[in-house]
Amino acid sequence: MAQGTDTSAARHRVLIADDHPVVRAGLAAVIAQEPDLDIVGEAENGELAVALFRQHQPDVVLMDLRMPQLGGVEAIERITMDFPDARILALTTYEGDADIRRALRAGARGYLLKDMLLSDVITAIRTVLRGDRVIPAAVATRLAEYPERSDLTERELEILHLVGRGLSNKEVAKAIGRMDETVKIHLKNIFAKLGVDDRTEAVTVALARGLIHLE
Amino acid sequence: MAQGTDTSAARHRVLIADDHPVVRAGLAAVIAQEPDLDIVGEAENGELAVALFRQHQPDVVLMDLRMPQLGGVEAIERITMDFPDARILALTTYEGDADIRRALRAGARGYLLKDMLLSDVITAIRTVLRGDRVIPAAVATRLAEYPERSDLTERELEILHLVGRGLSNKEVAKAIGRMDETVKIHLKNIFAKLGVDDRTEAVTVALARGLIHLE
DNA sequence: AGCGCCCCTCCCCGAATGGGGAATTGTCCC
DNA sequence: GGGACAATTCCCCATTCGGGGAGGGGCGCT
Repeated sequence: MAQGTDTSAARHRVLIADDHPVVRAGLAAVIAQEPDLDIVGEAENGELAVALFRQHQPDVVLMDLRMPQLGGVEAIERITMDFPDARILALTTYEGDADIRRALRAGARGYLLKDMLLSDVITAIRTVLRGDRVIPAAVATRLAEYPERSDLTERELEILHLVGRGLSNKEVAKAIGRMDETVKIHLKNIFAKLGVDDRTEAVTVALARGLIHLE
Repeated sequence: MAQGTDTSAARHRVLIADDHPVVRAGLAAVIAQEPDLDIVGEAENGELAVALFRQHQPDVVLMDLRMPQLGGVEAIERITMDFPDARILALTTYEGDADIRRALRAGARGYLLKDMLLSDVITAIRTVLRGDRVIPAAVATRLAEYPERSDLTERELEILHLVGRGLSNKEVAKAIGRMDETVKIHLKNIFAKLGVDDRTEAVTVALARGLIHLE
């Protein structure tokens, strides 16, 4: 129990991080209906999420991954660095397997999709509070679609990004200060990893998987 | 104050269409707080949105554009075809200027972004109820970034989509049953319209502007 | 030390790409 | 009828792209 005449089970403190006010309002409304869950803070970016975590040390965090200032993955990394037992649940729209992997690697205890039912979100929160992990079947399926091995190196991502901006091999080479043969080899390796055989498909596959982003 | 001894102004009936339960909950929570606004229905796809509009004929609709079954733009078209005076407000995340233009062309009275403040969403709803249009400065700015003339034809979109899937000119030609010289000319026209000079950038620019989508 | 991996350089070569110009058909609008 | 434009086919040609092979240096892990 807790303070005073509280007859309910232990109350759990929830922190929400999402840059969309509408989404924060929706999560807040749903969580407020649960007698054992309290919202202790709402963050609209990663920086604020980290600060509010330090301040309140909530029992669970619902973390969006695409946020301005500081991304959700980076926020998770910073939090788990200081609080390895932090229970963080990533909650985003599906935008490729890359984000899921990065979030879980950074220490997230689960990964939810925004098109899930609200009842499933609540269930997931309780599961994480219990100390368990949460990977919905829908998410697990998508992870299984791609071999874990298809990660691109920093250099490869850099080159692929420039290729997506329309640079030729020669222009990419100049941009990164290397010979254009080097760029060609990198692209060949990228094609092999992504299972494609031309630069355009490499870019679209990488975008679909969330390995690179536009802008 | 409610029914019976209603001293408030006329109550307005709102329909929400969004495929994310969390977003619907957020909008519902915010709208429920306004004494003059009532939610008369929630749709999770375009089909349902059209059906619920026919049934309730609400005073205003908040319409997400990316939904399964039937997209928001198509839903707007169907509704305004039968109800030219329907007040529909598109409310989505920004995913290129194409969606905005299509929504407004289909008859939307305004276009809101999901990262807007809740107070601005409420204000926009009231503005549309008054019969006025709502285009936030942030949206107008993005529209102005691109010339209206850069629309692609059906054929061009079809080709660009196939190119994005990694098909060569020859493969595209076979896929659409035309000579590959034809494909080359189409691509040349596409480049000119989009202001790029290679296929990869054409695809990424089209994706960024929402002219084509992955899958 | 050995292995794997990342990163870089250089060679050859056939196929694909992009830019130029010129032309026909059809449609829709004025 | 004229103008604009979408869609189609054809020509030539320089450049780029992608696949092949053959290396070397560095770093981390075992």
